[in-house]
Amino acid sequence: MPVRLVDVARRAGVSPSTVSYVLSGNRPISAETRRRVEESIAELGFRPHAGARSIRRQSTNVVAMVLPMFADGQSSVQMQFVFAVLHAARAQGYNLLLLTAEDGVAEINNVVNSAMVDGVIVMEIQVNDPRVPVLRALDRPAVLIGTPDDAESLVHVDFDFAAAGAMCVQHLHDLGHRHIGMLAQPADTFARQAGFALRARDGVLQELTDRGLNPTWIPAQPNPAGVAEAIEELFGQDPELSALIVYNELALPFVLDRLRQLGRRVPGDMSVVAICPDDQAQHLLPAVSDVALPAAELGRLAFERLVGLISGTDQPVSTLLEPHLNRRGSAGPPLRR
Amino acid sequence: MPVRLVDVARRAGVSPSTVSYVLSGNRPISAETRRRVEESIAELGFRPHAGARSIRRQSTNVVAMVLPMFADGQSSVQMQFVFAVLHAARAQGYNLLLLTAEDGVAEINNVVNSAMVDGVIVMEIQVNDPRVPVLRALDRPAVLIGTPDDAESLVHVDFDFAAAGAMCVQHLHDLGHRHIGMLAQPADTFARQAGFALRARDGVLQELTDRGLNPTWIPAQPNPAGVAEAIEELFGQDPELSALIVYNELALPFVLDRLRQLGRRVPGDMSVVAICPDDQAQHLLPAVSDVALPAAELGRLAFERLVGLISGTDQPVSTLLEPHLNRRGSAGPPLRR
DNA sequence: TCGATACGTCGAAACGTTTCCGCGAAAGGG
DNA sequence: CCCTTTCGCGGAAACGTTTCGACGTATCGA
Repeated sequence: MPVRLVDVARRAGVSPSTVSYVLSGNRPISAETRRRVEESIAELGFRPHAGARSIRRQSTNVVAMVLPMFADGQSSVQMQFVFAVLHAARAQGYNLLLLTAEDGVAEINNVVNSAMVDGVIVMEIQVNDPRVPVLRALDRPAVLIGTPDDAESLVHVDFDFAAAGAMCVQHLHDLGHRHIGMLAQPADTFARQAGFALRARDGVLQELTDRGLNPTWIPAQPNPAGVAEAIEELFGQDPELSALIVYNELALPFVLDRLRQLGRRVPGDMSVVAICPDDQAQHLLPAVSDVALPAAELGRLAFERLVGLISGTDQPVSTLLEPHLNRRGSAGPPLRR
Repeated sequence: MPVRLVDVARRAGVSPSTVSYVLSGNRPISAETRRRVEESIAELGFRPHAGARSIRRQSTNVVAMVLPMFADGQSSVQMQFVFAVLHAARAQGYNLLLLTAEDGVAEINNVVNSAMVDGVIVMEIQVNDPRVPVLRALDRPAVLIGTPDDAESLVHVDFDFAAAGAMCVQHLHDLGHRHIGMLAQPADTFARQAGFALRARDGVLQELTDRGLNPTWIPAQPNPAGVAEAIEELFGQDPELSALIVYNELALPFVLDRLRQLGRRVPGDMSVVAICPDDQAQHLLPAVSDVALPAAELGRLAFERLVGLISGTDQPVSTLLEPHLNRRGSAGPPLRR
């Protein structure tokens, strides 16, 4: 029932190899023959059997993407990575296979050793990530979104979270703030040592310290109660707090909400700067100044690197996207007292 | 370099066919031989070439999932479907291939005609969905999440959105509310005729009408400005509004926020009932009564149906999950005036 | 006019599995 | 003790492609 290459060949009155060469373009074919073959393909609706094809070519035109541990679709940043990679892949005729980190490293080995995929993209790299040695030993290319401990061992792309954190501090400090706190990712994100959470926090704290300010920070659950608690704790640490750096995109709306409830106007009584995808900051009230997290760009870039590796061209081992500040209405000079 | 079945056979001192039979279990194998073969497989780290395998078996153990048009990762409900299917698939040794609806129906045909996947799951079915006829013509099984126009033509699973809407109305009406409005999905969701949005709205409006109440509703963008505008519009339509049905999970926090800004206490001045995933309602302040949207359950069920079809067992054509109300603090009797 | 080149096509082998068929040895029945 | 059945395994063909080598014919230079 499925139409095979030989069926196309028979109908076009040529040999199977000729059809194959028309398909691959690996050999010159006369215009007339090509026309007949292509017509035959169209009329029969022929699609080459991907499995049969993959056994002779060494590729499948499929790449795997490994999702973060505990991915549940709640974190829209994670999803933006997936969609960016997905769209980049589809645009180049690649298909995307989804793997869950829960499957563990075994499954990564599985799909590449069974020749299902041409390469792998792994996101949300942790410090001491057990997947990194596995990826290095793979005989197919891999690209990381995030920075591994040994930064030279695997091709990776990342956002400069430390610089982003520092940039937030700098912006607020320049505005005149001397009491700056950070509301960071949930505690379990730190518990699993996610690189982005650690680096952003350390970037903020380092810059605060460098400028002689108190390093004040707290993780927060992304729900109203968690945010309320975190903000209270921050004020406990520094009652004079006049500015907040929020790197917790899901919590951001609740932060604004909570500040309003506490009677603190933004930016009059409290300045807020976020590290988050731009579209999640700009539609809030007030629109929030942010250091934009270029998730889509990173995903796209990661795939680009991967196809580069697959096609055998050298790729830069490390690519760090520089932060960029979007000034909006949520940050201003502190009130005089 | 990649280790093949013959390598395993040679090392175990058996023929290739024996190795294959050990792998598939399609033939009795003596304990001793099985042991030797399995040992050989383990030591060589052999993984059968998926492509080569797929050409003889008629299956790949991969299923495709077609994402909604305009999926951007913002809608966590969409993502819950994907993750539910993904986890169900992985749990059964299946892999999941992601397709974007933007690719159009051609790509669906592509992956199944090239024998890349054993079946397809399609979510977010629209009225007059162009993918439905394509899926019907496929020579591989398909399962819909959502209800097609011709409800008997394809196996599908869905949530009874109409009943969910009606249940919200009933709950609020029973509490004594006579002025009930609905804040629904964004306008563009209605514009693309997404079945879930239409059915939920119509369920609400029908039930309101049946009970002699005014059918008041408005679509809303899921951001503070959009929600503020929508709520204003609802009050414009019915100044005596005392209860709100929210089917717009992303907007829900902003709704509570906005009501607070307007000085309306929940549930004192305004009762709120949501249709949304339970975990998105229960952590808000106040916790919101909801008709839980069983996204994970639907995804799991859809995959279960698909493997059923793949293995050739008959499946119920239509499965409609019944709504269930979770009473929380956000809905109470209206204030006496 | 003749030999060498280039072009277009074909035949056949290969890719790594699965599975049909068959064969020898062991087990069971009379 | 012989004949039949069962059991365990091997040989080889098949699956649908790709690609290597080769072959005829037209083209070109001399």
